[in-house]
Amino acid sequence: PAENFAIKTGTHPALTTAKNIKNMRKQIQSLGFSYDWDREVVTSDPKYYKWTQWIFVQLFKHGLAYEAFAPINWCPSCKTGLANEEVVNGKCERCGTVVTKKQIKQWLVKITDEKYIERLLHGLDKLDWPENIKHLQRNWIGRSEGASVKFKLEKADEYIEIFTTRPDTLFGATYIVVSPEHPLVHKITTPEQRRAVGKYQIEATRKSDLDRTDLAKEKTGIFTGAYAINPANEKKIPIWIADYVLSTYGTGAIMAVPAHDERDYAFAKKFKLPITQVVAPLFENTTDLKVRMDLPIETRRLIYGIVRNPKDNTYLCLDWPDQSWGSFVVGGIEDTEGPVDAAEREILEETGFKNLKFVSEVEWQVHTKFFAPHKNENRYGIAVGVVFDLLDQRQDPVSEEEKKKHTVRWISKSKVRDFVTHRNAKFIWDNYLHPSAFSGDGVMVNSGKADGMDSVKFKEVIVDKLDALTCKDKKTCLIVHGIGGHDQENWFPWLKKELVKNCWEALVPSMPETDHPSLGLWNDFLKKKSIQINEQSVLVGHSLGAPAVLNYLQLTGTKVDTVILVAPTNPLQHWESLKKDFAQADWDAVKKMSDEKNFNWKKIQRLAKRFIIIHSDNDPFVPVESISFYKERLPSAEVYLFSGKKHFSKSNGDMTSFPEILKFFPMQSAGASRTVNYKLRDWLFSRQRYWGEPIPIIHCEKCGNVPVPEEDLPLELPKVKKYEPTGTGESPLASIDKWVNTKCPQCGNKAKRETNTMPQWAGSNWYFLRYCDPKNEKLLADPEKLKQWLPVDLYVGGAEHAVLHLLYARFMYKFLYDIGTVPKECGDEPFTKLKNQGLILGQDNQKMSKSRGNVVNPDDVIKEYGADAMRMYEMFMGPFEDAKPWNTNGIVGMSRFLERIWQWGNTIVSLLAKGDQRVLVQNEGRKRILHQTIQKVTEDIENFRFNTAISQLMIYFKEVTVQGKVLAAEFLMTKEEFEIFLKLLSPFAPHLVAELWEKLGHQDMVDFEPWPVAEASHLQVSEISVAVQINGRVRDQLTVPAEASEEAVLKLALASDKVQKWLGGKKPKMAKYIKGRIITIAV
RNA sequence: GCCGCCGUGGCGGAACUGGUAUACGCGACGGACUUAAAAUCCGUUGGCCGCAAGGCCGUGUCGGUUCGAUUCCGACCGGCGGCACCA
Repeated sequence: PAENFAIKTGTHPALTTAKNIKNMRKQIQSLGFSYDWDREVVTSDPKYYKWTQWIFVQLFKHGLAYEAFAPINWCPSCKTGLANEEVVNGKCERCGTVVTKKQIKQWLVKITDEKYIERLLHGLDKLDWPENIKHLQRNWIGRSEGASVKFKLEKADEYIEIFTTRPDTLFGATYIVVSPEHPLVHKITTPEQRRAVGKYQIEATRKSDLDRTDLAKEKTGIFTGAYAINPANEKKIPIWIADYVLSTYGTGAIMAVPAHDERDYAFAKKFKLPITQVVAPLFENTTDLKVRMDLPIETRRLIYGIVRNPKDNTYLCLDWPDQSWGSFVVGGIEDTEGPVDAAEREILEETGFKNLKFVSEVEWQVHTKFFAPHKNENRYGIAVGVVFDLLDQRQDPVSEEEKKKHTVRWISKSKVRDFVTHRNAKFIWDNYLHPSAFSGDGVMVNSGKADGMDSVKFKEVIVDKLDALTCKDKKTCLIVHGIGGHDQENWFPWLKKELVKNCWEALVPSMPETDHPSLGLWNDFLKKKSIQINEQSVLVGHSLGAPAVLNYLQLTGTKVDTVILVAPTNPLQHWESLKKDFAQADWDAVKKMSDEKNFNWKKIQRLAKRFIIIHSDNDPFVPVESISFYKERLPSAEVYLFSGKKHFSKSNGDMTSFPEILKFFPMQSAGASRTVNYKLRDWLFSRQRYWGEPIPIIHCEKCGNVPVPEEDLPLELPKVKKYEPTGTGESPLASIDKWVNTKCPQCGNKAKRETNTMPQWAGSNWYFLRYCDPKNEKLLADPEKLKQWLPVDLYVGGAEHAVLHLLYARFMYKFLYDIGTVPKECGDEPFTKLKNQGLILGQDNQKMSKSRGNVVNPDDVIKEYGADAMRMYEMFMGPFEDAKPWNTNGIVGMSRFLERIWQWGNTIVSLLAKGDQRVLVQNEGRKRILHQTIQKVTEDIENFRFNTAISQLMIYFKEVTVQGKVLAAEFLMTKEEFEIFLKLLSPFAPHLVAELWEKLGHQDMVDFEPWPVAEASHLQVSEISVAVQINGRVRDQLTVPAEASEEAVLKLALASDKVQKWLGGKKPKMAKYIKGRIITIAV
């Protein structure tokens, strides 16, 4: 805003900012807030932003700040990029212009980094923050668990990976949709479709987010011409492009399940794509039987209830009872049809129900009275039935009592679909309504072997068992380990899992089953498990498993597809070291198996179509030389030599970070795995504006992006005359050659400075750290000082910061904690307790805004009523955290109250000045109310209940001043009493109290006085007033001794005339005294 | 649409873990002071019936739990806020 204003008026933003700060400081001071101005910081001051830049450099060095060429929200009016958070309803938060998109190279901060995102989420649990704010943040982070599934393309050796939270509906995925920006689009589009697809892509980028996300709009999309294979049922499904799929969420691609997702449903309807239902709603128990009322009359009577009887697993079909139609009419048509007929029965049986029992209409009569349309046409009746007697085939009627339990509930039209009671009744589904998709849980149908399984359960198993459910002609992979078993613990299970996902039958004989890897005894293992190794199979041998695999091939003469030797050991070559390292091995067997004489290499070579040797030049156990041994003997083998420590960092077996190995397995289907996705996007950390902190990065052709050396910070903004946005998307800084051109700090060659600046948030998300040590020139802040102050005990701010500032600040703090800037003692959460002050609305109960003309200027209020009245009235208006409308009339009450205190105080002061030392005779009642007030005000302040604290001060003042006769000559308050009252008042009305305090002759300020303490001895009461309740109604008041026993009090109560009157001579059934509260009597 | 929060006099709002609903303030009405008005001070103020004593009804609606519900439970109605094609 400062920059916008500066551009408009032609003054430098530094000047306007300074002016605004001055003005704001004056306003704050005029309200009497006791801030420590010595610690004031200004985020646009180079002394401050030196450290913002320093933080950025650290983020960069830790790989958390990155440059990306990505579409950004672009405000055509402000000519600047906007963070997602700055876009409200598709419009620019600042100027209200509709936001479009632009491709610009951006700096982003990786707040979605694995290392932080879960901590940002779970860190909330232990914080003392308002629940709604925590909820908002969790929502914003938007964690959702699901599965990522790879769909193989029909014609290319490529996969499209999708994310879904409903893997259980995989069988119902009838097409795939990718976002227009998806990287595979150009690859998969067929020549015939290329033109149309290109056109659609261009249209999509032109569309603003507002257009794209307008839910009312019809779905748009285009077919790519390509197909993918649904790994569940191996069906060929088309791949479409549509902008209802967001490129920024998940993988930018979805499997569309139109039967169970509203968006997919709408899309499928429009483009006439197939809809397959795979989850059937089911009501396990009878109490939930619901009736769908939005079906056409002729359909409605068809079937309206299917209930599973858990006892014998039969299904009960409930036909619509004729009699019921008499009781209500929908759409003016009365039903005249009879019970289930043969045709209907057929439809039902088509749906896959095996054990159907039809319940006659007679048994249903009892329910009919519960069905009725609502007076509101959009609502439908739901019968909560008594089907348990139907399950039991009970004939006797339902008792009155039972009937009473059943009520008619009304639900909105849109919810009706959740209560669809037919199951897989395709006829109804296709021909009538199906107004939208059913997205609930139920029972699997049309899902191969999973049919009949609970969908929630299926969701759990499908990801792991994708193969077992679907894969035909499974390929077998036999993985043979070497000596030592590292591989078994580490990468074999990983490899096995990966293969299983891809429809492989992966076998890893464990040590006890084979005795020893090298013995080839896994022959027995194969026999035992009756596993067939055939031409489709792949054999993998690791280390000493490699010669074992070859031995097996030769002995059995089995032909296989591929043999993969991973870091194969040549035992003959390093016999001695092997013997030393693995003393327990059966060396005779190994020797026999791997004896050179046993191998007929030519024969072996014929048995596998393909030999692959994988090795690392960094394997501590298997020297690279052994590769040449195998390569010499198996000339057709392909050798892949990986280098680098990463593959073998833990042991000779840890290959989990070796995903390349998967390339050598032909995938017949695609895989699935559990994944987590987040709605949260990375933090856009650059703006194309002048007024911000320069991003301390230098672009060097040779070295790439190099941070400005820390000793050169701060990197100050150059003083310029023009700072209007260029409009091209570039920062105004880009046109200042003198500033842009520089030398690379690493190689000294010519280089260019980054010209984007940091956003406002950058500096204001860590200021509380700087408050601890605002003038430190060597460090961001002295760790000792941080230890002393942090974390922030209480953070008061507006709820509008719930997700922006508070999330970013938490991220920055966690980062600084991780790199040690924030000492460990401070913890990794910056704000222990958070309170949101409520917004003060305009008199019209609307947010204050210039355009509405309902703005109340505090300066004016202070001028008229004074700062104390203003402060106190704001506090008195209502609960601290609630929004409430301002009412200028109300402030006069507060003004009067303060006025009276002032008059009263002056009276006391003048009496004291006259030497009048009259002191009121000590009265227990006065003492009590004083101490009650001390107690209540103290407690209320601690709990942010300022409104009731002030109310108590008013009660006290009224009580102890003689009926408001302020100027009465009687001196009714001792100096001591008055001073205690002033102390209690001082946080609320500091100016008034300071003045009176001085008049009372004090040298020091009241602020340094200790806070009054309520003394228990003065709070005790000897007698209390207790109400007497007879049958729950208050009938009398009794004054009883505070410590009286129940017995004594009840005796007193029963002696009262009024009580006797209400008892009317009857004996009480029950009489109790809840001590100090109430006497209750029941007759 | 989804999620979250909230419904108490003419108004802002009190009522602690279920225990005398409407504290405190504003407004309104009546009175005192004043030639008059303002300011100040005193009193009344949930609704209905009643001369009165007193009674009945009352915390969005309906129902439940309880000796007793603004408070707890269920359903509904209304309002506010957040997110919004998040798969």
